[in-house]
Amino acid sequence: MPRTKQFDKQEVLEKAMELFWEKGFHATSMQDLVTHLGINRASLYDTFGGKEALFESAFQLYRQTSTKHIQQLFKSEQNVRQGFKVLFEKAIEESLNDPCKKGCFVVNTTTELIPGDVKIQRILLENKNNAETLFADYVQKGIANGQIDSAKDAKEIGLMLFTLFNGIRVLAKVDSNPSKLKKVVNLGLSVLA
Amino acid sequence: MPRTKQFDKQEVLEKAMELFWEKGFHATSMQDLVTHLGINRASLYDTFGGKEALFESAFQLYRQTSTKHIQQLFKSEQNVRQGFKVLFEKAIEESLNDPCKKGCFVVNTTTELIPGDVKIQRILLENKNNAETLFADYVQKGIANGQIDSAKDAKEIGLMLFTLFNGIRVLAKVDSNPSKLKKVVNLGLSVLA
DNA sequence: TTTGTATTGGAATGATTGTTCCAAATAAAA
DNA sequence: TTTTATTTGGAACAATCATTCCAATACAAA
Repeated sequence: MPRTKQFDKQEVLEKAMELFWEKGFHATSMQDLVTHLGINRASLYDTFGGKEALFESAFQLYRQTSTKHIQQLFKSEQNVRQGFKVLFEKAIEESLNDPCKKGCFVVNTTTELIPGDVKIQRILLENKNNAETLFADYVQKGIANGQIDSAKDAKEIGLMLFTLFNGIRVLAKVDSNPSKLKKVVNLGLSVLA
Repeated sequence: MPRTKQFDKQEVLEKAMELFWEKGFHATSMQDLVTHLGINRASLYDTFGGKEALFESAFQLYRQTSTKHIQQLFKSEQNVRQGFKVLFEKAIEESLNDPCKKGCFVVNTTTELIPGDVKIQRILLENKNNAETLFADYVQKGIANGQIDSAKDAKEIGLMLFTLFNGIRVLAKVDSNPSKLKKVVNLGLSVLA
């Protein structure tokens, strides 16, 4: 006697992610969401709880997706310097190709909701620590297989590259000039040499 | 017969700057401003026009102030590497000491109001170009006086350091661990050596 | 003191905010 | 077809939003 779901929760969540990503938490209204998600207002509350809960779910989806992409890239690309280069240049081109200039959802959320939202702040801290480790482990992999000088500090370099990555995500919103930013990437990656 | 101003426009603007800086444009209400600025609602509209105009004035004040600080630092510090180091570490300690974790008003505004606000976008692009030039000229100064290898590209290095600077402003909001970030600074400044 | 302006408190505006509720419609299982 | 659960449109809610207006007050120049 139970019915099957009429709409795909994941699809709806992806649309919510796009909206929050583009406009941020405060500038996105429930009316915006109801208009664009394709489901009813009541269903929205039934399924996701409310605006805050929906935002957190959408944000979590973004983090999972982008983390997975980076993990796959780092796993498939054996040349560590090349792996970072692809990651950075992908971010630059993503910003160039996106007419919305949404930038990075994590960076946007960091600057919009800190201070004020302690729950999000905890998530962001955890996310930063994960990314930091991900970067550092990849550098360590390069050291282990002899691509990178073993005298280098993997954690230090990992955090430095992650910092540069965040800076690129900010600047690409203002001026997505690919050639200039790609030179920045090359210069930044010189810490690996 | 004309009267003298009862309140200091500059003081009021500074308080508005603090509020917008901490909470952003959308999360700051006119009621917030009326409550904290110390002047009447009607006077606020008379003097500054409205929320958007007030934000732009407050934002302009921030840009002027911080640009002036950087210019002074670069002018007084003859050792270029040391100048950048002081600038970066000052930003880190500023974030550490600020319980509000307001971060950088320019970075916050970039990620909040792009896309959407074309007027602000133009201001931000101009600001980025100015900062880029400021950084590059300082690097060039180091090349001119022999502190930095003349084979280096001042513009490239300037933009790279500015990018790293923006990244630090983002990460310092999430986790203002001074020692780790200072290592990042040292590593980033190795592009000058 | 008179005059003219700056500033005030507070009400009022209309629009939008997030959220809740409900009867009607819909659709898949029994 | 009947049953049961999902989804819908739309109204209603109280709260807040940015903005405007006005009569009363405060204050400095004439």
